[in-house]
Amino acid sequence: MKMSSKARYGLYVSVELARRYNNQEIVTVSSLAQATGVTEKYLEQIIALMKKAQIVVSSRGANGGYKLTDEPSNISVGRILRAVEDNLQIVDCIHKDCANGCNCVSRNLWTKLQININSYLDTISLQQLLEDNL
Amino acid sequence: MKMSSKARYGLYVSVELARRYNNQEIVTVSSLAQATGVTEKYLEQIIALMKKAQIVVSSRGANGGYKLTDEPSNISVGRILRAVEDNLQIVDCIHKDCANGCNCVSRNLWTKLQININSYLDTISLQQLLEDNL
DNA sequence: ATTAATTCCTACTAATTTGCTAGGATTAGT
DNA sequence: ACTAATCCTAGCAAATTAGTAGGAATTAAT
Repeated sequence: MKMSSKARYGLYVSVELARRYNNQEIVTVSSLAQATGVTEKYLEQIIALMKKAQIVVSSRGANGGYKLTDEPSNISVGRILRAVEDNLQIVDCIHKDCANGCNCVSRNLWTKLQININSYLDTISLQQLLEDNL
Repeated sequence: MKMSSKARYGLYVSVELARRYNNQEIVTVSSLAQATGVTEKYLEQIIALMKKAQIVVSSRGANGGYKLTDEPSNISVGRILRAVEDNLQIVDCIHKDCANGCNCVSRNLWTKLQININSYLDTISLQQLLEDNL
């Protein structure tokens, strides 16, 4: 039960964008790659997931790049992680059918644990993460 | 961030042992395999982890098998999962050195999330899981 | 003693997932 | 036109997971 590198890098990227959020600065993938030490090509894929979840907005072409769609204090860490980490689900059977017909004793446990994790992550904003004020 | 099959099967096994805990019944792997639908050979490996964590005790030879070391109400789900799921750690860098010298902004987040997950799982006993009383 | 039933140990393998590389199409500013 | 950027998607290598397999060790029953 590990967080993927996408989750880790997604947070790096978000923090970096949060730092530069003032004055509508538009940030390129290449500068994010420099700041985080991850390759551009890989970051492109990660930030694409964030765009799909409307956490960032992009502008294409020369002078293009990305910026957050909202203030760092209005974006939760849970939202970011769910965007890049395939919904952050600890077991598939919460939303899909499982071999046991979805009524095994564990199901309820997984569901509650999932709720627990999500609610915790939703209470923490990107701003708080940036200030390390958790 | 998924639970492994070992985590899922480990809980099945535990619930089955909890059901048969009354009167010191000793349960064989083969009957656990029948009850859970998992192969004997794979369950052997999983239950070995539980033995190592002193959740079950074994008796060898003919008429041998396994039983819980304590009442189901005294064994937490967290303890079981940590035994079979390699400490249930969401990121390595909480306990190991990471490339960023262990002081990245996310580190504190992971630590707190980890504590959150463990404390939740530790509040739930095998007895509660069995009764689906979470 | 022999046999049968069981745990215990450990090596191997197949399938899946993850992490990343790569190439090029598309878009927009100068 | 040229350049700097996002966008799209295919592929691949490494790691991990999930499971198979064989047989040694142990013990109860006959």
